[in-house]
Amino acid sequence: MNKKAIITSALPYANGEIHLGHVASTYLPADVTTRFLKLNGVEAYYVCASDDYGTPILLQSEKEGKTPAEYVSHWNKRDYEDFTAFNIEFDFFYKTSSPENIAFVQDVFQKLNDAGHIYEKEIIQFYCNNDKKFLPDRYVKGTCPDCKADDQYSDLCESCGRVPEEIINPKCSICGQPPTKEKTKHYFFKLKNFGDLLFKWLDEHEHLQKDVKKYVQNWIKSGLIDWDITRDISWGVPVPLDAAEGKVFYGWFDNHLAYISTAIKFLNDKGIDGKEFWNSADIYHFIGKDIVYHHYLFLPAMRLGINSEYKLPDYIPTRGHLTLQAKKISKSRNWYIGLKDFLKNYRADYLRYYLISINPYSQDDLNFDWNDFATRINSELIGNLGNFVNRALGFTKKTFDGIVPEIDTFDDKDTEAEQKIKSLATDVGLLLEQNHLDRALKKIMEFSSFFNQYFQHKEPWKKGPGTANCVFLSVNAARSMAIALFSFLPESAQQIWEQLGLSGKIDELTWSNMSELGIPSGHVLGTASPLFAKVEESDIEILKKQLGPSE
RNA sequence: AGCGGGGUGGGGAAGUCAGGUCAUCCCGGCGGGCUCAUAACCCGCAAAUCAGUAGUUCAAAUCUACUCCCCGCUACCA
Repeated sequence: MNKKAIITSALPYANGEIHLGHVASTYLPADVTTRFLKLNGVEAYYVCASDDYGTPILLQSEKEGKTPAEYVSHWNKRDYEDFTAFNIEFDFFYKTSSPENIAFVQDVFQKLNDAGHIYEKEIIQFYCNNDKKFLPDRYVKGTCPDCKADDQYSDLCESCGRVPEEIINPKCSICGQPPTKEKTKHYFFKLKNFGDLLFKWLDEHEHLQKDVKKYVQNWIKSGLIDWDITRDISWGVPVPLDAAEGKVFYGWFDNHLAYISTAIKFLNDKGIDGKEFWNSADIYHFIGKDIVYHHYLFLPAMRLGINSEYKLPDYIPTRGHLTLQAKKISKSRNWYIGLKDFLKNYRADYLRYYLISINPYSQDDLNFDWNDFATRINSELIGNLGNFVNRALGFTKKTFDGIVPEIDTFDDKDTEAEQKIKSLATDVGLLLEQNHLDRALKKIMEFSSFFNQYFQHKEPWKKGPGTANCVFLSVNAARSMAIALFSFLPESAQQIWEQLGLSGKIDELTWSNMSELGIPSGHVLGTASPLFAKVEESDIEILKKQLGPSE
């Protein structure tokens, strides 16, 4: 395992609140991974930033009578608060509109330009005389020439799925007026130059997901298109050329560069040589499958274009999208659940548990279902794990006055239990290293289930000769669970720790500590109380109506 | 339209890349046990020709071909 790592997750676009879909695919998996790496002694930093630029933000801020800067600063703050409430622990959360990023983006552009990867081209684009704006693809709607469906985007018909050659009856999607066509000069990035290199990079990179790789390679085979990287709007990183007055970079040119500029700023401020650290660390970019193109093509191509001055990513864990009650999440149709709203009803760990347990390491979509949520929390998290911890600690309190008893010779069952503890760090660790967070969590649940069985079979309440061993091992198992669980459910893990009467914070420990019998005979436990309250069916029914969308 | 991913007991999923050790896990149903624990937990039973057809193989949920359904992505979006 590399002893250094930089973890990033897709940048939240600063024009709306964080919802369950965002955290499920990106922020939560990245947070769990970072915590895991840190416990393993890796110098890992999790950095992120709000994505501040672009036309949608400009339009929305105008609508709300704010400057774009005020508008994005509001969302930057709010997003960070929501993440923090969910125990997503960034080492640094910054913004793409930072002076550091602007300078960095302009510098990268200069280097790409000097290396001959940029060219100018005059294009004809729709222009709205009413709004006084050039209208990029999505801002023009009309009738699809292929299937005649109305109200389709000029760059994609959602009805037949084709990319229209020329849309019929174009209309400005802001004001509805027909736009005119105007000439404008844009800058293009020669993505075509990088097809072979990208293909090879994908081929040779063992850590990249196979399913995604295949997908992207097919795209390369069918031919890459040079990429229009500028826009005629006022809100963005200015193109640093005299001839480019009034032009800014397209959001996807600048935003992923903030991974680098943000990390460097954070590291330099800490007194670490940021560039050197970046280039010697494992780089992780956690993303959702919708931005595969940007992270598997644009981003590596740009880094290759500046001679890999900053190394390419080692891992791009890509996950599917969350559906809500089996339907696509959509803010505009109000079919989504805001993170903040959710956390008003249930603590972070419930959601963390549920989202990880349904989230495989693949591009497959996953589904949030209220009843499934209730069932999993009640029967798995509470019935299995919460119950075990509570019965083990409660029993020790009741029978041994909270003092862990002296042990005798282990019988076969005891030895088996001891083995489970000893192999836990490896069993769970291997899965986490492979990014299988869901399976790793399941392993911990299996461990807990084993100990419920063990406890049952040993029947310590009958006060037979095996009682002391059973209590000793059960209490130690609870300790192991706390450490293993910490990356997933930090709050609950720490709670178990305190109930065990242990001092300090789990994040000061080492991963392998979980496989030690760390609680000696004679240790005095803390106060045991149930860790989790049940999810009530009646509440779920109410929430379904409230948070869930009304059609 | 192109590309990608799926169809596994009543419901939801894992297992498929590296074929046998596999039919597993959770919910639900039925029957028992226990009483330390949040009506929890433990043991057992019923229920699946692993979408269909053909093939490869000593051996297929797993590999190949075709067919039928479902879903997602297509360069704004986690």
